[in-house]
Amino acid sequence: MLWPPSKTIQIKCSECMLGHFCFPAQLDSSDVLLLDALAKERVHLKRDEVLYRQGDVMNSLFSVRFGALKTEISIQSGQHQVLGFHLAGEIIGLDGIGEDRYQTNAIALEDSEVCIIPFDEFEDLAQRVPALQHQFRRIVGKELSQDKRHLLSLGSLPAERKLALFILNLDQRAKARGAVNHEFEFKMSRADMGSFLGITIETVSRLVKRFSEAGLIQIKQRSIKIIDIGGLHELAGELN
Amino acid sequence: MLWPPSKTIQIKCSECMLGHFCFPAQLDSSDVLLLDALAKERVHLKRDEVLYRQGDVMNSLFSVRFGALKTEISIQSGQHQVLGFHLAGEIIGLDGIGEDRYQTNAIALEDSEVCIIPFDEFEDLAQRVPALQHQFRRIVGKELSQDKRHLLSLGSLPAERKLALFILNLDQRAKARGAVNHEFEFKMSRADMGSFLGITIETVSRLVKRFSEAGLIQIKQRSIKIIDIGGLHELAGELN
DNA sequence: CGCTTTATTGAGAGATATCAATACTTGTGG
DNA sequence: CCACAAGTATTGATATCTCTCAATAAAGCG
Repeated sequence: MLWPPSKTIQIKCSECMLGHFCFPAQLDSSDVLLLDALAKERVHLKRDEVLYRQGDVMNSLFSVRFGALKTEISIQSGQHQVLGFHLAGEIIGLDGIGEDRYQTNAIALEDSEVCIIPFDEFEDLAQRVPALQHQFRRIVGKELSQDKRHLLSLGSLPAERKLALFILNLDQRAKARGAVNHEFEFKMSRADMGSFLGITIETVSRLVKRFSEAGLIQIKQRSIKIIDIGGLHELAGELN
Repeated sequence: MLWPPSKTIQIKCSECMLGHFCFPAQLDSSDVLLLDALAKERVHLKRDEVLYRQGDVMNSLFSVRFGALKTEISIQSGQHQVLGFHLAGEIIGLDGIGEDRYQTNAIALEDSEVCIIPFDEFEDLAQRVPALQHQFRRIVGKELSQDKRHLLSLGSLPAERKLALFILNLDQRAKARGAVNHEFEFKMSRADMGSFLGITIETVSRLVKRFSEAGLIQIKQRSIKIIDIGGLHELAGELN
């Protein structure tokens, strides 16, 4: 199956602004040059376009160059669960490394571009370059940790705390990407937020309103500005 | 810090009955011999003894030789969430590979023994033995997939379905370990089950009773026999 | 601009939690 | 080996959070 959108070939890892977040992080520049040979291709996705589907044979990892994606898992009976949101510099496709097939759908939340890292080539290289292997392990481990914290959130916390933690997490990631004054945009719909948090969109809406009325945040559609970050942390009960 | 319990040195991976489940699975026997040199030590744990704690520096992986453990994560505010139950042949400690510290507590549910795999030595070996690297990837990937399915369960399913899926999952693993007639023992308390499933022990109790009255299972304390496995699958809405 | 999608708001219902009491196990020490 | 204590599980009554259903409002898109 060909990619729905066209591939482009351009910027090298060694010249990419995202090095700090992405695979190159913590690698020697000599090692990053090796990556250049791998991540040659990129895909552009429009909103709602699918990068890969649950069940597809896993042959690549991807790193988000710009934009935002979500991953979600679903079962026959129709249920589906949003598992994560993925911003510039983040690696996706790791859910395929156990079974050789992706376990999730990855879908663009807005116009996005991702770098394609052919996995068998990557493996070969990693086998020869310990630093790369190590970096891969860190990235996988990060995802594992994240999922485990997410499990705590879904299993043990009331909706209010889940939402507070979610906002704080996005804030942190937005800040790392240059956002200031705790102001950023939600790239996902209320439905996606709700699914991610294990609550309904109505509950999301009501909680957002409550936070807003409590003076914790200011909301206008999908724009948010955190007013009282201490208050939010308190509400969240700390986790991060 | 020394291990609370004493270490023992004995059986080699190449001679272990568990090879089929454990690390050796799918490895050439020559490669398994290499593992022998690594997994030399074992720890015996009594019920409630802690194998490692959240925050401890991660320097080993472990494989369960016999017995059963749980892993759980907790936060300041007291909440804690059981993340998994681990039976013979299963690898634990992977949650530490991202941050170099374990992200969870691992606690014995009954008298258990685990093999210690020093992680730096393991890494060295894996760097030289691609098959081992590959196997490690599979194992990590499996855990990632599992966690993602667990997230769906916690986020999107009603208690009844969560419990049905849980029972079916345990049944499958018990069967793989030699159980017959869909009869096996819960190694964990109702509290642990509840935490794992994101419901209270009272709800667990009531659902178990309901399943029992519906003729799906027979329960006596922590022993269970599945009577109508089709019915359970139906209730679960399929996922596995 | 109108139409479709997305988000908000309200009223009511329901699943699960909480609180409380009882019953059952398990382990320990006499 | 029994008896008691401590931990664990069951059961019931009630409360509550969150969902569901329904209507409205706002935004994004062609």
